[in-house]
Amino acid sequence: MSEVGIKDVARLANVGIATVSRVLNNSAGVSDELKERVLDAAHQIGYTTNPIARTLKNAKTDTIALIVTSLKRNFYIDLIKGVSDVCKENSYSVHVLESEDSVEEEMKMVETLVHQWIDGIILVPSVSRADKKTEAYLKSLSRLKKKEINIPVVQLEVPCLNPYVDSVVVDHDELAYQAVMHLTEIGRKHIAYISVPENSPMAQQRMNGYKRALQKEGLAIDEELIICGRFEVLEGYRCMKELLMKRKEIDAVFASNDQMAVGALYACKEAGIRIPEDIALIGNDCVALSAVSSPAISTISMPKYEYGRSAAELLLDRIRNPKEESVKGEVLPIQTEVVIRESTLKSAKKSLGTMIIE
Amino acid sequence: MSEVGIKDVARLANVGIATVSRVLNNSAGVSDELKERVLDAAHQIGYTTNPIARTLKNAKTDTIALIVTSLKRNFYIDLIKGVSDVCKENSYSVHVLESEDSVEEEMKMVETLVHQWIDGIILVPSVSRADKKTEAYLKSLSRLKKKEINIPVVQLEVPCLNPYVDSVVVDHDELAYQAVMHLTEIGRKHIAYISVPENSPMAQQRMNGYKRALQKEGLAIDEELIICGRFEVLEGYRCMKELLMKRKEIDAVFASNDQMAVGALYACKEAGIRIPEDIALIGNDCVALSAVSSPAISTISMPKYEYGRSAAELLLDRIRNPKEESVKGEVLPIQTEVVIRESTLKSAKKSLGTMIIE
DNA sequence: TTGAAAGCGGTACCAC
DNA sequence: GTGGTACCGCTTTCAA
Repeated sequence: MSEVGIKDVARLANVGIATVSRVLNNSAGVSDELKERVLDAAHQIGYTTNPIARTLKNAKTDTIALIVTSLKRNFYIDLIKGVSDVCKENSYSVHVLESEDSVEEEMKMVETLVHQWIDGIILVPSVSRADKKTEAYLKSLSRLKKKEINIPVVQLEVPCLNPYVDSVVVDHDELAYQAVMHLTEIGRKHIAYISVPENSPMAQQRMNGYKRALQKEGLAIDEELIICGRFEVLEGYRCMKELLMKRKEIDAVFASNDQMAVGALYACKEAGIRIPEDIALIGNDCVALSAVSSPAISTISMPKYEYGRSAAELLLDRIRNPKEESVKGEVLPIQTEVVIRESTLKSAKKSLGTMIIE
Repeated sequence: MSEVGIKDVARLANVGIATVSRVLNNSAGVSDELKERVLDAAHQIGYTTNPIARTLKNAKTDTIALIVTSLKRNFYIDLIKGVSDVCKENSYSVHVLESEDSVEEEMKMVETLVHQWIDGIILVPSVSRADKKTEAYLKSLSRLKKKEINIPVVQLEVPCLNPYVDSVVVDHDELAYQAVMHLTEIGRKHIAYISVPENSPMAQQRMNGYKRALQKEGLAIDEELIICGRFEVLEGYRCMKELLMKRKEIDAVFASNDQMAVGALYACKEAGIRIPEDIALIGNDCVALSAVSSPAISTISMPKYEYGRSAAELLLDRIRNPKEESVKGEVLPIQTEVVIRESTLKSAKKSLGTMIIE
């Protein structure tokens, strides 16, 4: 059970340590005879190279980190799978971490990871407003280093506040626009918006899209129909209740994600409001929850798994072919699409809608 | 940006390297004067010790791994949080990994982790039947080592097939018994069971509980009312459809988890079957999905977050105070509890039930 | 009390 | 082609 090292192999094969290393790393310049002897010996004593020692020497951990805001947000599960699969295919390990929407946590995590000589980071930032410290942190993201080696970062979901960082992003303006336009297309005129909290770039983009759609249709923007909450079922429930208490005319709701939409649906049922007859409802993310509620909830979908894959592929490419610090980051877009289900059916007949479950 | 090492500190503080190390590790036997000089110097050049080098020397990574079967199973999310929190409190990192219900994957993961000198492993095993290789693997679980140091393993959910491994387990027999008894208590007599696949210890225990309850109530056991599927919404949907196609009398269903229960509910709705009037339905896991479906689905709950915490605490304790290999593993039990919602309401009135969402 | 030096297990340069 | 050896950054023994 005691650890076998490269020395043991060298001794057994009766060659120098350097030769063993060459063979094991497929470096050229070793005679076939020695190569075979080394391989035999290594196999015989069950030698495998120690990744820690190798890391210390090479400053390469073959590990990347993926920081998401919360594992509770169903949306991320497929994305994580995409990242994991690409990493598995390329013999990288992945650390999955949750920042719990705290910038402080996120900063701490990044610091620790750099300290641990991580090879690269995929990051769904939880950044909201920019104080001095946050700004410095954002700038640092394009200059993370371990021993002169650059640690690339790929940012997800929201547009990058640091233009030198690569990113794969969703056009949240367009997403919200699509959702609201769908509601107007089925004839709704008083459209409420259950928004995300804080003044984050994502929130701003979505707000733009929401308002842009209303304006396009010549509908008034009523700030009272906009309400904020976190990405959770209960938050959607709370928001919807608050909306209803205002006793304003509402015939449609766009909820920021499916979990919130389900909560909103629940609040409506409690209040005896029919969906979609009285209020049409659309969510976002296209996760199982919205497909199995009744009525099934319309939503916005995007290729979550591929999203993860793209991010991982971009990151691994950067690890292998580092870019200059001063070069602008690449920005890959992810497309979104409206998925129509019962909650926004114009004729409001109780069909079962499309059952899209992932 | 170039890396600062212990040497730099030593040079600046004008002391030996050994002294710096002593100060940084709080070893006794350093004069106050030197201690201060070292601390100052370290602070000045922003030195932090390199965990990789330290690991190479100490064979301690301060990292544990948590292997679950699938992140898609909502049940694990809270459990992961429990593990993460304990680790955070104790300055450990956690690697979360998915085995995707494959023993091969699981074995590979464990091997890699050991190779990477992980300090400990928390494992939800995906073991089903025991061939030679699997058996050897299970035995090895109590003897994982890195350089003579034991790597403790804590197994979750199912009873341990290796008695020398510590575990935190659920009594699945009792869990199934509780579920079925609840269905009999509301007067149901033809109770179907949407079970988990394979001949795993968990499956066996649950089957026992299911049959035990039926026998207790003097109800016949009809193997045709038992059907197997994986822990996914669509699987529950498929299973329920198959059950219905048999055209047997069924007035209640126990589904192995809430995701399957929701799928089953969907299948019933499609078939025009009323829940709970025609068929009562109970799931298991108590995740958000079952609370927001309509009708809300009764389920079995357990303290998932605390479950994770207990496991992590047990593991960290083992890391710090290794037990003898030959000592039987500790077995901590987790309690379960029936959560009654609309899908098993006796009077079948459309109240909203208890909204338990986590 | 303090410091020099020998590893931990590899990699890679340099000389043969 | 091949082998010796310095070094990655830290901990710890041993001698002073």
